[in-house]
Amino acid sequence: MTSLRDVAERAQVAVSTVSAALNGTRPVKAETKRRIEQAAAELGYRPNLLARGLVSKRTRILALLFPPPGSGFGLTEMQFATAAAEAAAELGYHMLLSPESADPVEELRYLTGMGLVEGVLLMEVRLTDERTDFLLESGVPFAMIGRTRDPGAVDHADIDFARTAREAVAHLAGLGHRAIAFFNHSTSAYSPEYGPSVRAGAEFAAAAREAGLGYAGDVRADTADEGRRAFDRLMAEHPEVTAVAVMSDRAAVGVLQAVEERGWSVPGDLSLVLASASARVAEMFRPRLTTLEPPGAELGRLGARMLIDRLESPGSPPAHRLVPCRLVIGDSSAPPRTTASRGAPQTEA
Amino acid sequence: MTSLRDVAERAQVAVSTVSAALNGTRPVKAETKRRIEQAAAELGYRPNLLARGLVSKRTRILALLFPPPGSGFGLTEMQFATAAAEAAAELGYHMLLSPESADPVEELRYLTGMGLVEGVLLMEVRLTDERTDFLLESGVPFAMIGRTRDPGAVDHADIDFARTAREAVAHLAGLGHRAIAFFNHSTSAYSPEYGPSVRAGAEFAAAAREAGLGYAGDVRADTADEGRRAFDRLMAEHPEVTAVAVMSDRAAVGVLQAVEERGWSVPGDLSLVLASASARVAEMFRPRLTTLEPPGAELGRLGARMLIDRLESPGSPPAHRLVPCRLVIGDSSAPPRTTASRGAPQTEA
DNA sequence: AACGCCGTTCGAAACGTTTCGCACAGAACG
DNA sequence: CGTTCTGTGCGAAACGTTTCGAACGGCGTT
Repeated sequence: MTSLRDVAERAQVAVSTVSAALNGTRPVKAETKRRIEQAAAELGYRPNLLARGLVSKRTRILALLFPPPGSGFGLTEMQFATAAAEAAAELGYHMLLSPESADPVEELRYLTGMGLVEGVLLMEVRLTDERTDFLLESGVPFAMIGRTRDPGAVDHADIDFARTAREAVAHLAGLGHRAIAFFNHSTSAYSPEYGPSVRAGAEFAAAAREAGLGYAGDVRADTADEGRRAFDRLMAEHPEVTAVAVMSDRAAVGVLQAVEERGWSVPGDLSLVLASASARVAEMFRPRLTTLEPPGAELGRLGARMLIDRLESPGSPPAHRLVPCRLVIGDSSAPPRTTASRGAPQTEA
Repeated sequence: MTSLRDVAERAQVAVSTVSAALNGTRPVKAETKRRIEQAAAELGYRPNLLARGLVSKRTRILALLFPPPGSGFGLTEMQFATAAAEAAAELGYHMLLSPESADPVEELRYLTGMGLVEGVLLMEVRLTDERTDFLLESGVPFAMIGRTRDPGAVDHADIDFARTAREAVAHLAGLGHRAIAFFNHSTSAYSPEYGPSVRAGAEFAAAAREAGLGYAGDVRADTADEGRRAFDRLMAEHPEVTAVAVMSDRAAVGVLQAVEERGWSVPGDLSLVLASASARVAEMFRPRLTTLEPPGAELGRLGARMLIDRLESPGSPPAHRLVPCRLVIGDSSAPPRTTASRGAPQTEA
């Protein structure tokens, strides 16, 4: 491996001059600089990041903590990772993928204690999160994709649940629906501290209220089976509901099933909006579902940029960015029939 | 940050003794060792990876090159990444997520020239791949998820297309199908050098031949629209086909659509097997699709392990592991009707 | 009593950078 | 003509490890 010394030798200058010339940290005569650059190019010189990091304390390496797969780790979460890595690469940083062990705080202590990682990007942040406590206390720069209950001065990018819910509700209200329901994640599969679940639930309720719509919240389902049963229960208690928003794509499968079992159809007898699934997933359903596509890539990008900004200008004010989901209209949302005529043979589609 | 020197001071020994004690590289008297370990614990000492790597040339950092998203980057590919990172973590290694730029070879040159990365894990390997050429030539240890046309002595883990195709064909033949078709990826969306596409195509053809089944290959589709048209064309040319295997989940959407448009049903008039999609995706379809679920996580794990093995015992023989997809039987494959009775009202399901 | 050996510990060099005080030349100035 | 800048380059120290030859008692052997 060719080192700074080799370059210095070939260009007939001191090592420190090469460093200065290559990094532009000090003025170097044009002619000397040229000679040095040529020598470096000829030797194919690449600076050693380890040596550089050792003295400068800057490694340009970020860590992305990702939760154990299985816990709702889907396409969206993966987009965080890839987009964040890409944004980082564009800015000259590297992204370390760090699977979260049983003890995430210990994991963090280890990661940051090594001197390898300059900053941490957190995802799947819960409303109260021990990881943020640790990072705050230890002074390690970090940013979040998602946010705690009170993010304070911590940089973060998250879904704009308020706007997303209002857009979805406006879409349904605009179609003429007067009563809707929201199928949240079940508390057994997701922590009650899971931000998206809590916030979406709250915002859908608020949006429905503001729009003057009937609203059935507190429905929860994460599997097809749960979805099916939850829908039957919902119809028993709230037959006036003509449209539902569903967080879990699996639960949506169940709802569709239940609708079919009644001899009903979507969107004729029920409008269904998928909350928080990519269009790619939504179009696999028949009919193609209307969905609220989460801005996974953008959040990843934003998170990485924020973290890097924080590293490069520590004094800057904290960044908080909320991005709404994109409403992608499919074939599963339409004007409601009168609930009385439900299940009647379909009119022309 | 607490350094080796701090520990040495507190334990009243030389720095080198602390190093020896903590790493076990040299014998240290039990009592001394105890004192050192206590001092280290009290100070919360963590070795600095940069300094260690600088001298020992061992950073325990691996790079995972991942292709630009969009190019068929789905859940499976993500599983490679997370599983590889996890397997690496278990063995004390770190995984650097490195997005592939326009010039992957330059990217590699940069990555490995830095002294940061010890080995590289390649995914989305094409039949001939410039990246493997470079790595081979430059002597950087690496492993592949997937494989080139002739992997030679390079460690790799890949799908066992031969077994997978035979299992799928056996499943269909067992149900009584006599003629099948294979819907491959389109060559416009995927490089003709894309291994999975080429291998799956070849192996399905071979498996059908061995089983004495009629076979229509060379059907290609990657979107719903292409899928629909391809199916219509197939039925015009090969009405005897009663079962299809489809690589792309989007194309499957189109096939399902085309079937419905004819007034046919799945699996009554056509059996459909999804090739290379997770069960999670397959169960979103109505009916739930039979699928060949690729062993994403296992391949990621295997890839990481191979790479680490290579690093830790360079002399060992190259590892080649082929893992078949798991056949997950859904509701989309069933015995065929006689082609003559196709489209007749469904008998009891 | 002298010798060699073993178990244990030490000290210094090395890894490849960055950083910073200092030296040296020539120019500008009084 | 001496002094003070300014532009340019040098050398040494430092970052936190690992590595390795050497030192130093104590012990058994001859």
